[in-house]
Amino acid sequence: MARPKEFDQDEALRQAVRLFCQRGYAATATDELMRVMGISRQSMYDTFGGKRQLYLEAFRRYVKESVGEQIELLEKASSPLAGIEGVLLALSMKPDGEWATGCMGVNAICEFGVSDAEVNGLGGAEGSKLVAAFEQALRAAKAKGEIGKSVEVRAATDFLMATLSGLKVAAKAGAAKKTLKGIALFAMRSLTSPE
Amino acid sequence: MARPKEFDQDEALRQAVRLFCQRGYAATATDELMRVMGISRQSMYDTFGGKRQLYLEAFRRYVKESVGEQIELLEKASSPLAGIEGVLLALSMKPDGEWATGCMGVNAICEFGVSDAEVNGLGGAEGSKLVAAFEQALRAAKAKGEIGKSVEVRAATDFLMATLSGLKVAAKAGAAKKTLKGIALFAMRSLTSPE
DNA sequence: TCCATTCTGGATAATATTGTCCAGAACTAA
DNA sequence: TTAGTTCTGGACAATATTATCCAGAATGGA
Repeated sequence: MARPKEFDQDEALRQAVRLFCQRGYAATATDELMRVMGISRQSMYDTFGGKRQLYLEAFRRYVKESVGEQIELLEKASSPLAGIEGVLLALSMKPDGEWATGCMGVNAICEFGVSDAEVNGLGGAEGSKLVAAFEQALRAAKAKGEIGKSVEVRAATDFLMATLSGLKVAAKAGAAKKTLKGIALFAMRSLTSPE
Repeated sequence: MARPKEFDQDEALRQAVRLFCQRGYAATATDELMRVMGISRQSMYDTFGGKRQLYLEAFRRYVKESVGEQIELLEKASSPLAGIEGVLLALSMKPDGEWATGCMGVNAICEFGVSDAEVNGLGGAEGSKLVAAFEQALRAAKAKGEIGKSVEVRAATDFLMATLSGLKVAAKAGAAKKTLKGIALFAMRSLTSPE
């Protein structure tokens, strides 16, 4: 056998994610990536293949982890509605500025729109899992009577996804956790409205 | 006197805005800017001073025009609540794909966060005008009984701003106008909820 | 007409960015 | 010990990007 990889690839990727969240793809230089990842140029190219491949890998990891966490919040909650509220409130639970680093998913949409098939594929695949989980939670909440019969599951899901994006943009714009909490709770009124 | 500027500076700036909306700042090359603006390199540097200055000028123009349009929608509406609804629905009125080019404001937040003082200043100044207009509309709607007394104006405003961001991200992600309309109407439920 | 200025188009410089390559040290298992 | 691999660090090449400069044509007023 041979010398094993010395650096923590997982941790390196995490740092790359952090930087991409802050700056997006185009504005992030390879040099800075190497610096925050704590590895040499050689290792970077050997391990990941290049800036774009590193980005795709980081993005894959980010969306998977992010969606996973949110689905877990939905499933572990005491009720479907509480789960939905938990997901929206999650952003406001972290200390101020935690989410000011930005969301790689929102960044990807803003930078690439629908034009980059590869990026779109990665985001879309995981994104639709979250959509499905929201839909399920909404149906369950409806069946339980937590939300009114008048709530259209499809529209409500689109709304919740948009609210998440809005929260993330607000956070990156510097909103305090108190503000984020207010937005999240206000959004919940749409669901619980009896009309 | 001398030869006057031949190209339509206003139209050139509009094209620059369009490209910056699509790609953001970092990913937009000067060459491409010149191409879509239909002017030569010389004219570009003479007139605007460089890529960053052009960006700032385009951004200034974008936010001013954008905020102006939205405030007009608020003021010209038949009622305060109708005005708010009109602003949210405006995104879904344009033909499919119109807003898929993206929003320069959301882009700026995602790319720069709060770290670029100059960009932040431009966006913040106009942004707070929109916030003020929303607050005024909400207070008026409350006074008129269009929305419940329980609606906190501050939280509602934050929510509306976040909803706008969410709509724009959804649009850039490829959402159909029907979907955008659904999100906007769903968001309105938060305001009209009697609770 | 002539001057001041703008235009196009291209050359060129200056810098940044991405990616490749190499040398020598370091490490692990056979 | 040795073979195979990874590491650091820097040099280097290949592009891309931003910005400056120049020549010559075009324009409109003095």
